[in-house]
Amino acid sequence: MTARLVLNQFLPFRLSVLSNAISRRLAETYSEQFGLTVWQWRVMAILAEDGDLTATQITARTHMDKVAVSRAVAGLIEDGRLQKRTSPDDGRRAFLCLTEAGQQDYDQIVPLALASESKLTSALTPEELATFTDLLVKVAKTVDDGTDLW
Amino acid sequence: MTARLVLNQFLPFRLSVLSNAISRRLAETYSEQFGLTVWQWRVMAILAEDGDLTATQITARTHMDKVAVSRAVAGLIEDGRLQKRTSPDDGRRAFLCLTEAGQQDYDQIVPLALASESKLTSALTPEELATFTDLLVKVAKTVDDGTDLW
DNA sequence: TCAATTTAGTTTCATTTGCAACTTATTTCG
DNA sequence: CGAAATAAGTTGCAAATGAAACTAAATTGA
Repeated sequence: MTARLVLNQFLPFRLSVLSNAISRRLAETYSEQFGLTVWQWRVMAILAEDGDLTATQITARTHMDKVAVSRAVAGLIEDGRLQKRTSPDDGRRAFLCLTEAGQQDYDQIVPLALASESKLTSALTPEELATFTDLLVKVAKTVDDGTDLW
Repeated sequence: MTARLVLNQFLPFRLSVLSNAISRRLAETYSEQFGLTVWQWRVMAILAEDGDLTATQITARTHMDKVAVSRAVAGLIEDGRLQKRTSPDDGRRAFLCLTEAGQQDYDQIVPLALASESKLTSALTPEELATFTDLLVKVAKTVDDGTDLW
């Protein structure tokens, strides 16, 4: 007997459609109101959490490609939202942090981002949301772990 | 008091990272073993479910951009996996369906895709998986509904 | 010590993507 | 009927992307 696959019930498909719909919507906010790309926003968000990171550290924390980080950082510096300080003991590295202006933009974006997230999960009870997050983490762990096995 | 945002706990970020990791992995399978893109695979999957669809119908069912559908279809026809038949009563439309060869490839891919999905959710019990799917659908509904509100 | 290797980050280039304009066919309605 | 509007699908073009090559700096080890 043949295995059946219904695209619309296939988890990778579902996740992709959902995630893209959400990302597109958020991207509009970042872009229209602040002229930021999603990658620039991620870099800012990480630096707001832990200031003074190198590009490599940002790459690791955001799961972004190093080229994408490089370009996002270049754009943000250009716009005066980021500051770069070459490491005194290693000339290859540079520490990055938000400028005053960058921090101000970030402070404005956070409530919008959180509001979006709330709308997103507005159909879930707090318990459901907690469960959902939990399960999402479990699946993510499986993906991370199995790098070699697939 | 300032609202806090932890990128790594921000749902849109989490979903995006997870979905991209999964898609990248699946794309490797489709590409290496069958020379298919993810979009070509989706078109095939939908046609395997409901044969004889027009490009517009495929667009609706897969949530793909119509240009992406057009290009995926062109590639699949080129490779002999799809057949196109212009509608007798509307010369703009064309009905698409899998060829014999396309169906054979599809039959080979399905078990691989389902196996991937199983690995993905192997950390979840059947009940957890059901719950997860449920909640995912709820969130997806919210996104679909709220098109205008955001 | 200094040549070979490794690392951080950038640039280049080929491919992918998505929007807008276009072509062709159909429908609407004066 | 026939001109204007609409719909299906394709193509062209500019921007986004990612892999690989590259630059510059640091480290390793003979």
